[in-house]
Amino acid sequence: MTDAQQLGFRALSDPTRRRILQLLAREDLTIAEVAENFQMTRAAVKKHLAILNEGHLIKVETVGRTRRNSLDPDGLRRVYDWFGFFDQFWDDRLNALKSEIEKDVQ
Amino acid sequence: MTDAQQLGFRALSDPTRRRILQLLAREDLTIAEVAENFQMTRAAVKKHLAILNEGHLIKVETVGRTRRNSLDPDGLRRVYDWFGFFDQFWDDRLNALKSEIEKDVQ
DNA sequence: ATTAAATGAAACCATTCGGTATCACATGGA
DNA sequence: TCCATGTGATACCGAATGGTTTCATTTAAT
Repeated sequence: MTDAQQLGFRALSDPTRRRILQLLAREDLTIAEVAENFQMTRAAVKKHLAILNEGHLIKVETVGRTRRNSLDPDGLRRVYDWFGFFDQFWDDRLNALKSEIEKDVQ
Repeated sequence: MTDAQQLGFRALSDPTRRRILQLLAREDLTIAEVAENFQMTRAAVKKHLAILNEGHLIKVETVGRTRRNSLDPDGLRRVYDWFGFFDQFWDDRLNALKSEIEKDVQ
C-alpha cells in the first residue's frame, strides 16, 4: 500500500502544498524562496516539500548549498489520471473537447 | 478556508474513500451495501461517506429507512478542474487524447 | 403491537498531521 | 580562516484522522 498514487493524493490534500505547486509552476524555487510566500517557518515549508517529493509531485536538484525545487509533471499526471475512471460522468466536457477536435480534423 | 475544493481534496486523500467513489460509479449503494465491500465496521464506512458528502463528491437520498448514496459528478469535476492550472505541463497527454479521438473519427 | 433491519450518534483510542523551536552541518565569500 | 547563509534533522505539541464499541432512533413487516 502507500503506493505512488496514494502518496500523490495525500500530498495534494493540504492547501499549502497545492499553493506551492502553483508557485513552482511559474518558476523553480529554493526552499527559502518558497518559504518567503508563507508565514510559517522554513522548517514547516521544508516538511511540505518533503511530502510533495514523496508523492513525486516535485523534483529536487542540489546546487551548491541550495536546493532547487521544480514541478514533476509525470507525478502530477499520475494523480490526474485517476479521474479518468469517471469519464462517463462528465461526458459534456469530453464531448465539447471532442467536437472541437473533430472540427479541426474536418 | 475549508472551501469546497479543499473539502474535495481532503475527501480524496483516503484510499477507502476513493474506492467507494469507484463503487458508486457502477451503481448507487446504501451504507450497508458499501460496507459489504470493506472489512471495517459500518460505522467507519458511514464516516467516510459523511466526509465524501462534505466534499460534495456524493449525494445522499433517503428512501424509507435506507440512504442511497450516489456519485456527485459536479463536485468531482470541481476537484478535477484544479489540475487545469497545470495544462502547460502535460501537453503530451492532451495530444495523445487528441490522436485517440482522431482515430475514432476516421 | 412487536420485532428486526437500517441508520444516527456519541465516546473513546492510537496514530498521523501541521506546526514550532532548536541545534548541527555544509558551502561560498571576504 | 572565519563567518554568514542555506539546509538537514530531531524533539516536541495540540489538533485532526481513522478506526472501534455501544446505544438510540426510525421504519418495514409480521
